Amino acid sequence: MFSNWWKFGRDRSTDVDLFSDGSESPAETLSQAIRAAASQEPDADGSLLFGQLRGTVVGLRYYTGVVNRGEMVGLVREPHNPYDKNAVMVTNVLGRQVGHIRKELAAAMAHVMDNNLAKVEGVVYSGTNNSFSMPVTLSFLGSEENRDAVVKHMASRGFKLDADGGGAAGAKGRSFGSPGSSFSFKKGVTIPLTAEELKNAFDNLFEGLMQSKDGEKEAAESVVTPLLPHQKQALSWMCARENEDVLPPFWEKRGDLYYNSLTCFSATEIPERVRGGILADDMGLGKTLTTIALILTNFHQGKPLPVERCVSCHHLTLFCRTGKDGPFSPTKAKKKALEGFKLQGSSSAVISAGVSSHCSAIPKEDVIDAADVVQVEDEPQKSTSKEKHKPTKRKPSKEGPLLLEDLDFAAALSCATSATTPKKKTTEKSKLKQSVEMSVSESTDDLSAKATLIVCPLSVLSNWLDQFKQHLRFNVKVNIYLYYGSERNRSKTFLSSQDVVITTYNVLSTDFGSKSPLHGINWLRVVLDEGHIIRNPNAQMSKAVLELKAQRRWILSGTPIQNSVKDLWMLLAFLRLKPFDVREWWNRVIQRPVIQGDRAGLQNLQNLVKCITLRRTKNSEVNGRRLVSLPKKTVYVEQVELSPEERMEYNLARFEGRRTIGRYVAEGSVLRNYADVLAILMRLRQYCCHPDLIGEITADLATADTPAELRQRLVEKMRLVLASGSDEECSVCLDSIRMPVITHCAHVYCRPCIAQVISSEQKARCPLCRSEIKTSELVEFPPEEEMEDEKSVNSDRWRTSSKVQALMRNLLRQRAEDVNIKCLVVSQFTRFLTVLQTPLRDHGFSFVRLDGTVSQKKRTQIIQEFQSSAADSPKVMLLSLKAGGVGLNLTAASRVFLMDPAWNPATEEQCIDRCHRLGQKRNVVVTKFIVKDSVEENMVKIQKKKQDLVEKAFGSTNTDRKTSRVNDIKALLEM
DNA sequence: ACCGCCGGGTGCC
DNA sequence: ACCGCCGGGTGCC
Repeated sequence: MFSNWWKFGRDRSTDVDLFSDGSESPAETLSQAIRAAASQEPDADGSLLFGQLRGTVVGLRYYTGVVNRGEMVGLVREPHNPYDKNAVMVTNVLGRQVGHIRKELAAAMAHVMDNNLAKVEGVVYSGTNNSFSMPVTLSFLGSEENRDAVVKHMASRGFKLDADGGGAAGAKGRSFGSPGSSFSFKKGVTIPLTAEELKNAFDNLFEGLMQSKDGEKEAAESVVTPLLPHQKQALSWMCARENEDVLPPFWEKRGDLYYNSLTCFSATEIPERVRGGILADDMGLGKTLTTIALILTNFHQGKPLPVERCVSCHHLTLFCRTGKDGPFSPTKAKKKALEGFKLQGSSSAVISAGVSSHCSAIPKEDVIDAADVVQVEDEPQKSTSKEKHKPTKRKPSKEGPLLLEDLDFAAALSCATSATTPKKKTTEKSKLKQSVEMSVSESTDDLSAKATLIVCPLSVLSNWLDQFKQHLRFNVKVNIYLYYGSERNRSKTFLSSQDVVITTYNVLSTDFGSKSPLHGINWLRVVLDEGHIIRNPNAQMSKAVLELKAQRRWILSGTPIQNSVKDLWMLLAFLRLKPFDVREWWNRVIQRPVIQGDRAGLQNLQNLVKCITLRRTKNSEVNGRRLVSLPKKTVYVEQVELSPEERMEYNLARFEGRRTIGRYVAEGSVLRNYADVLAILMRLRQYCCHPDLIGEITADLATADTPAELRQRLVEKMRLVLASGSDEECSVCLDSIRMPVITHCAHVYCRPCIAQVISSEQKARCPLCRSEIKTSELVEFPPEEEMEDEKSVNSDRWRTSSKVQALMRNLLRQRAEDVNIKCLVVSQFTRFLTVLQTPLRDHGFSFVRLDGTVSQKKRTQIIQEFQSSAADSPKVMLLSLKAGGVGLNLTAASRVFLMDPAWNPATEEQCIDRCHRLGQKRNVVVTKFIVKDSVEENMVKIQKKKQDLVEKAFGSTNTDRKTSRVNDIKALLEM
């Protein structure tokens, strides 16, 4: 990385064609190079401060980067500096070079930095009284094992690392979160956040970010779908973010200067605006429509996108020319896109040939593409500094200080004006190029940019086309090009003349490796759909996305962060939110403080996010009204009577269970034998559904000889409980278990929950039974994919049950009433789903099945099949309660049968919400089957109690929970 | 004068 | 840099 940018900067003067060299990362500017370099560095989490020392930044007068009192500076190794391979460059927050670390110190630091023994951070606490050098306080941070080596090495070169923050007198009294934060690891400044608080804060980070509550904007006339109030608000907000001169977060105007309150950076020039942001509305609130409206409504300076109208054309015109074919219909385009790629290999030649001939006809230097223009803001500050510094005659006067802003630009200019350029170019051409660059650089609004690029996952590509078609007025002609498939038109001229270009993350990153036309275009706007996809900054996809050139950038995402601050960096980097697009500053100012539990850091993060994000959930309200109204939902509970035989069997099992559990209660060992208790309860619950659900869990614990054997059997029981699909609860988070693991003592928890328990204590104990637990002894579930399959239920000797009959009665009645109604049949027990297949087949129901064992690929296929409105599409879906995440969209169904109660009422709710959500056109009817006089009835009572508890905002302690658990169990068996 | 002293040029890495 | 260093100019006072 370092070598790349340096090489770029220096070699540009002799090699103009660098852009065409695919092997080089086309770093555009110095700040990009730094960003790239910084993002390669490992995360600085948990770094220890080894010590600090005072160094000197020299050579200030050669660079225009300014640093103010208290400001942080960047330190970048320059291994290819021709004067000193140990050179360490100093930059300011904006990535402008400030100077170098004095060579003696740089020599010592180089070893530490190159071997990654420590991260070195610099803060300039005091100003300087001259314009040649200034003091800098360097902090060395790293992991404990490197401390000694670093301290010794520095000492051997005569640099003593001062543990007390050598010379950082100016830092005293600084609040955490300001530049002093680097040194505030010393603790005691504030009470750090607990892990739980932190988690909550994250979960809520994106909540309630309703901005501009009053502003509403109507979409341009070409959008035919009327926007809902919240969509008009979003449009208003998005237009404002694109058009208005709002300072980025933490920047404020102080007199004539712009000041960043987090980094203490101030500048005379206005910081680059972030034109865009994150639209993080819940799924279904119409992010796509709002974005389409934005594209149509806000072209340049708030004017709508100029569109052609035709009297006759009756559908959206898509210029999806992929070689031989002319324009074709959206459906065809979609089909093509989706089949795409492999099939059409041969005809791609047509396109590429066309493009290359076009290119070869014109010498490269002559093609002045907007994309090749390097944007440089020209500001008065530079000219003043120029006068002050009295440029020496060594510098060609034409270049001026402007050059020094940006090595790349400098190189480009010096190349253009140099008489000794190896490449033969006439001065005319050079001047032309130069003048174009200059003229563009003067205006902030580049009018040459026209097209919006939408990058999305393949799965929603067709949705975009559909939505454009659906929401645009019929006679409006918008040029949309689907950049996908092997025949895609790679001509930059063609692409940049479109109104909209849609592509996928995959295509973008595939192209990125070689000459990518998408990266050579100056886009008006880039929209990342499902933007959370790019949260891993090391992924090729993410890199490809970061290098796109655009004036406005948007991220659409229903789930902007999954669970960590780290995920956010990528989003901010894409938005080019200065200075956090450089990983180093992000780490220093936000990530590290937040991870270490610093409240100010979290506050900063929250502010940051608030400024650039709009998020509403489907529960959000506008003027006291829901954003979108859903069809009605009615929940019925249908009591099921067991047949006399079933009742007999059930009572027998219940009697046995009560005896066993009664013994545990008497011994006070309920929690120690929890797995057995759960197994007993589960057996009863299974009886309520169907007798054949009961597996071979009869291993008698009483016959276990050794404690080890007992433990083994308990663990085994727990495995079976989980394998049956039962939705168990984690006693740490009190929620349904995610990523279950079984402890040595046969209790089950979410892996992250128990991991936290273990890491937070020296000698970790099981929250339920206080046995000692170790990470190494946790049993993963499922250890191997051995979920039940159809074989285990013998269909030859299939028998019915009261609950099966109850369901079938309902289904048949439903079919008689309206054949088109689709049903979800939900059970926790996958084996029950298998049992249900037989009567469904017998009665001629076409159905699909979705459970946890279905692969992701198959899953989409099944859902598509079910969601289809075709006459022969399946009418019933057998769904395991835990299958699929919250995102699952099953709006084709409007009838839900919950076959068995879950411990956690929220899980049931979630399941119902899969069809009772946006897009649901019918009223939703839910039926819960509950067996009368059974453990199920008692479960419902406990569910209610739990709901109350949640509503009262749980103030229960762990012991409360445990006793209530024992009480629950007693209540379940009416003991 | 193979020195000292003066003062201009110069100065990161 | 209101420094240090270099190297040319200069040379009693």
